[in-house]
Amino acid sequence: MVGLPKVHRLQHRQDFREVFRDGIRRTSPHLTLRALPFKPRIPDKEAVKAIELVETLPLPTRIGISISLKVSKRAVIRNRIKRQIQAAFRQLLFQISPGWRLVVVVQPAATQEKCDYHQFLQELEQLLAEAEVLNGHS
RNA sequence: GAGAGUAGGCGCAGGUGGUUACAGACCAGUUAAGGCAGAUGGUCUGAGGAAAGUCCGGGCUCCCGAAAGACCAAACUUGCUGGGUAACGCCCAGUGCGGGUGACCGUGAGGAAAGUGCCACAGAAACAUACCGCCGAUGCAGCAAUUAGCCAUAAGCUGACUGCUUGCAGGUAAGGGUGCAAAGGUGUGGUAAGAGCGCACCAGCAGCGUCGAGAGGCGCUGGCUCGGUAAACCCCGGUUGGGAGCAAGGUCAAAGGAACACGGUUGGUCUUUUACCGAUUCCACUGCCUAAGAGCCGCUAGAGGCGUCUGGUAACAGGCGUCCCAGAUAGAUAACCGCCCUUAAAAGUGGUCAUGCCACUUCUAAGAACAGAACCCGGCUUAUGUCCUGCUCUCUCCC
RNA sequence: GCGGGCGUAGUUUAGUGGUAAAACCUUAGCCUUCCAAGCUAAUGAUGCGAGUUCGAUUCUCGCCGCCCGCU
Repeated sequence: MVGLPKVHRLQHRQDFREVFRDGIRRTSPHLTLRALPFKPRIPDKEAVKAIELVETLPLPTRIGISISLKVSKRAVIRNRIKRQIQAAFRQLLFQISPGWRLVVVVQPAATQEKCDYHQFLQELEQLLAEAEVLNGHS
């Protein structure tokens, strides 16, 4: 079980807000996926330079995980679920088209049944396929 | 030996090596005028006993302008004694009371003869009284017997004495019943009946003596007695500048300086000041937006850890030596493997009177639980796996 | 991080030291040809644990759960 490097994580509140506002939505029994493709938000002057940047070195996929207190009041459990999802993403990372911003919302049911690493991996794969985020490499 | 229980632990929260992964610090080299950031490689480090609940106490920072003194007011409730501590509502040692066969445990432990309130139902009565009952000594009335006087006798009248308990005035609080609680308790004398009315013991109160640092302990004497509730109001004692909290606060960001008189500034009043604020005048300056960007600082060396010695019953204090040990910000610790260690179970060998116990060997299993730092400390409370030690009670066996 | 409020029958509310109340719901009976309505009766609760008190839903303390606010 391994974590995600910092480049591939959503780090700012602004990003989360935009994904929740404009992103497409797909759901599965235990997870909800919100996805938003890359869109330059830097105004006029910087825009040209930014587009050049994208062309030269493509933006990495950024992934955020949202898990509320209602899922479980115990921090240990929330952290474990987060790590499991991170590990699943790490396995799927090379299949995802670059430039997407993804947010996974964990449903309260995720604490209940036999929700382990493989369950999350399977659900994520299905969600990403539905959202057409995957490229043809697999 | 078994079972049950009780108290404590400055006991542990596996160790170590390796492969991947994440976070931080430092170093190297790369891009580069230089700096920051990023990527690459290397070294080191990386959660807890409760990190939790947020129930208390502090440090730190800002705001209420600051400081000192007197009186009053207000707020708070921590309230047996002595000690410890930076401080505490915490800790240690002791006292009283209560519980337990015991080891031990609990204790929100000032005042009820300053005052007010409440004490349902029941009961006569809940703080002052008298329902049933007992007595009826004393006084009055009634009835009966005896006797004395008046009278010739009887009857009658008057008086004395005794009895009745019939009644009233009255005495009493022993007994009954009610209740959580009924006017100190038990015994005995005493009395008309009773009563601390007298006496003995016990309990309580006051005074004296004595022991103790003190709470209090012990002893003697005295008078004879006073319900409970203050986690009801309250009184007394004690304490106190208040508020906000690291999302404090600073900084990235220009927002300044001078003058003198007036007015004002602690909850209130009074006093003082070199303090501060307002407004006024003069000079100078000022385009707008974004600070939730978790930018950078605060931000991790501290009432610090470990070892040892000294003092103290202990909490704890002091000396010396040694070590540096998380600093994230959508928020870092995980997965797998080898060896060692610990515990448990099974098998074998040896010791022993022993199917038990101890030691060794082999193999297997487990290392679980509660749970994740968010400015930092000291406590309390709650959650939780395992190990060790002291003590107590009961049963059984041996001497 | 800081602060506030509430837990009472299955549900919504009373009760603030002395047998825990009401409405709706549920069940049974009566009524009706049947149902509804109506009438009668029954079942059923103080979140948990200590303490104060003769006695606690009420007072005190500690937990647990739920809801809300501020930054």
